[in-house]
Amino acid sequence: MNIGEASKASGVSTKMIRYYEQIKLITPAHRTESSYRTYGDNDVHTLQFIRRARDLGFSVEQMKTLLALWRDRSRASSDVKAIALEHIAELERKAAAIAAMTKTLKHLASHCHGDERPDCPIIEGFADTLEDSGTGVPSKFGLANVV
Amino acid sequence: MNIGEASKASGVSTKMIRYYEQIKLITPAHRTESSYRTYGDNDVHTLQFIRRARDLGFSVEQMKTLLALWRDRSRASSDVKAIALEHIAELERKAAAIAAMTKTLKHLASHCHGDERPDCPIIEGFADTLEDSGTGVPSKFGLANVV
DNA sequence: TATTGACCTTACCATCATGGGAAGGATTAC
DNA sequence: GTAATCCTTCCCATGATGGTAAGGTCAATA
Repeated sequence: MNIGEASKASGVSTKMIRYYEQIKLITPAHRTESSYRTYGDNDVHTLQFIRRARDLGFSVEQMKTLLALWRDRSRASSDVKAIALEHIAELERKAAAIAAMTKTLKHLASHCHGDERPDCPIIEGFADTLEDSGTGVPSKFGLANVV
Repeated sequence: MNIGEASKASGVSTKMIRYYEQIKLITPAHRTESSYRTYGDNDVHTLQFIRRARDLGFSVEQMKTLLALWRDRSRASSDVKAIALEHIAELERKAAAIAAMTKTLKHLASHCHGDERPDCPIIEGFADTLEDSGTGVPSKFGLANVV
């Protein structure tokens, strides 16, 4: 099948399929005489695998490892689990950062009248010192770059 | 003071200070005869404002608006609150997406032995069909692009 | 058969916020 | 006076994705 059909079947855009080939996440597709890429069921299966890993927030780099582990039938399940647990930890770190931001913002917003008057604790909070949101992230790193 | 001192005083890197000037988030700094940028207390105050807004996850575009509102003493507090609430909603959307990924991954990981044996429900879960994580996000959009 | 529309190809550019580094000039400290 | 530390601008890289343009291919239809 052509790249368009493979895209529909896998849920990965044609743009990304070509990109994944370019960065060697997937092996180069076979070509017809007129240079059209062609895909078989196996290829689509791989693309679906990638699609699902992406949906779970894995990076391309992690997916390279996961694909290698997928194809290696003799690898230990602990190898896979280690990557998953590491990724879970990263997701939880991001969640904590977002929760800290949300908490601070909600606190500020709750003290803002939200009417036509100009005084606003939100913007004053930006201009003055904000209380520690309690992530334990050293503030010199900020929070945004963690999300 | 020079850009280095302003950076230390505000917590914004010199790289970013120049960048913010370039994209017109801040007004061009005054220059010495030898083209060095110089900053006063007011400028540092603005940079601190930016730093705190960034730490709360606001985008540059949002910060442009926030800075304008900060300087406009006659604006309604509802204008500020609206931006804050919108941003809170976006943060909560991201948090939900991350929570959904975490939930799915933890579920898969909990069924993985994590030993030397090769069978692994995690990687099999990627290869086969994953159950709906329950975000209500149409799966054609994926989750990763939401985070 | 000729045309049309839907596909495919590559190549380049944009995003967003940030950092790295090079080449060269200015200032400061000793 | 020299060395170290600043500053300047300019260009490049990131990660994952989309857009667009210029051109080739294929299948169906008039």
